[in-house]
Amino acid sequence: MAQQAQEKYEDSYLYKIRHSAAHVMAQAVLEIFPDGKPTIGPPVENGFYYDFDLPRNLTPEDLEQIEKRMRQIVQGKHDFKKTVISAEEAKKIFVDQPYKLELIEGLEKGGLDEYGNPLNEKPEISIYQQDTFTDVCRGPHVANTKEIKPDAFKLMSVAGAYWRGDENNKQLQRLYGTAWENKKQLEEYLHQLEEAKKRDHRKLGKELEIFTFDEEVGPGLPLWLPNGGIVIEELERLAKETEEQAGYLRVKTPSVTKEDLLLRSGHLPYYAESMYPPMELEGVKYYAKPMNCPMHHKIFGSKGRSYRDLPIRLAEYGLCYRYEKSGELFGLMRVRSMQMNDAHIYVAEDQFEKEFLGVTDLYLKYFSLFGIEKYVMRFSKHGKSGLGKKYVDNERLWIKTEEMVRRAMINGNIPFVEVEDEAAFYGPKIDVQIWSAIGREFTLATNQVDFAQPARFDLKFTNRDGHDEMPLCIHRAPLSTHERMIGFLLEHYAGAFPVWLSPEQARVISITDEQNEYAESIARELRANGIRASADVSSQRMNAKIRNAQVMKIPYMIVVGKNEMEAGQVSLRVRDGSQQNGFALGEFIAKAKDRISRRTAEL
RNA sequence: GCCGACGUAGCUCAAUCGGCAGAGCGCCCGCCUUGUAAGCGGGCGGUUACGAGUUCGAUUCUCGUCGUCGGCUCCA
Repeated sequence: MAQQAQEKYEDSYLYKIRHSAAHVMAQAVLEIFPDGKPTIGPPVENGFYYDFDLPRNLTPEDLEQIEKRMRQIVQGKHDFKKTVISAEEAKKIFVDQPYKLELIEGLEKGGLDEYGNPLNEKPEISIYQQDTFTDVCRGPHVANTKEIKPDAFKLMSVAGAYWRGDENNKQLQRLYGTAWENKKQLEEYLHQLEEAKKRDHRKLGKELEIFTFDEEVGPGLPLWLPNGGIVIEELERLAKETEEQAGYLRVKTPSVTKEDLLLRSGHLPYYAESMYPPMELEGVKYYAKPMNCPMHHKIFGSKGRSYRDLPIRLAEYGLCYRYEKSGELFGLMRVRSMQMNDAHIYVAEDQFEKEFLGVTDLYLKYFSLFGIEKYVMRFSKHGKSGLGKKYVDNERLWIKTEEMVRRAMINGNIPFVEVEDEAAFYGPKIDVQIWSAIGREFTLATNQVDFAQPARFDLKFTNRDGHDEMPLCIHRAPLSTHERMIGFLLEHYAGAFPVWLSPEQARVISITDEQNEYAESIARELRANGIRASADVSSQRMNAKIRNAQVMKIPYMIVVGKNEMEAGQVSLRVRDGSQQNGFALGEFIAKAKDRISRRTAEL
């Protein structure tokens, strides 16, 4: 999570500790499995891992034993010794270590790093030794194992991981650990993990009755409960208002489509494996639609278009279905049915930059609305080796459109990072990476250029000279999908939504039965004013009613007892625990309506 | 899909060595009439995910299926 600012992680002391802890772990593992083959073991965020090829699978008991042995090793106070050697010498040392030999060859010949990625220059080969363990490694390490405190590291989990990240390669066993400078830091980190669990959207979604999954319905197919339905409605209202002002037009398209459409769009050959299999009707194959774009292209093409009509912005909260592999599903973040905040913008080439930046503006507006402060714009480009496979085979247009995106981002003064080989098959894109409050990173908004589909669909408009011209298409989804967005918002707000998004905005609480009718009448008046409210007239004590409302994170509690009823007033308790007595109802209504209409996080 | 762990009431969890499946919350009924985070009593609620196997006997051991979780891979 939080690394010290400024200093690069690779240069930090913590990095050395973790890197060294990985070597100590490898020593411990190889003592238990002398025939095991070590591969690589780098530091990662918050810790380190080491991948092994072992004769059997590790058990939780093994982890305990390994951790115990690691404590003994570090307390042996062994120096880390670095030696620079030639490739020949290295190969002799690691003669019976196939993975190490492959690494050495990579370093020697191609200049490949430990992940198999190309390096700029041919690196020197060095080995590090501590106690009985020797590893090919560029370092750096701490000077002595005593710097790894026996009470400041912990083995976390074991998982499968493919050699060099390629699922066609052998699956190795990856052992994850966390390591810190001292015991206090470790405890803080473990505490942070506990806190993070409380904000997990899966837990909050259940507690706040936002969504549920049912085995019988199917994995990755969320059922939105009434409270979730409200959040969805509010997000759609936000999108609709925003898009109306930005000149978008709303369309609606069906959930299934003939095979022909997806063949034409080019999706089928690329993504057949991650789509629901087809259903056959009257000899024709139909698919659940995995995205909306082909249908929007059809709408664009449904009549003649003039340059005067452009840009044309077609928006739809379309429900799409994708067959995500079972192991990839994750709460609401990765699902098989999703409602996308989708739109396709058709532009002439000279309109591209303005429209592209217009979309980026939209993100930034939304980010500020949701208080998202940390984000990174990732400019994803094609990879040359994927042309004709992962990517449409037209290098000239790739280079051209990538330059257009780069120029737009620079002219728009928007910071971004360039990433090779992560584009969509039809063009370069900007993905926005953000971090939830529990430090989970994922991609929300996306903004993609498409030069391929307009050609495949033969899209055209009549230009100023009376000739046909092909538009470019911008795919965009600033609010991502309802699923991912709401999952994110749950974590981000820890379930305490701003008033406008709260499923229940106010709960009226009567102190005794005498006030039940008064409470009901207040709730009715609130609802008449567009505030989502209910009255709790159950037989519970006031304290219990308040607790229930707090647990559901309802922003406003209107408490009414004898005094309030006689004075025709209310007592306001806010979710943050503050309270104000002798409130006129009209005053509260004005306050709530103000918060709602401004969509502010303020209570 | 792959590796590993897990699956007990609506929810959160317990159940010794293989020996009658339990608690709190929620829900229903009753009592209490209450002043800013849980008032009291009673009741209902279970094919221990599903299916086989071992056993006199399986929540417990074995196998398979389904689902969830931690990762890997993937994400138009």
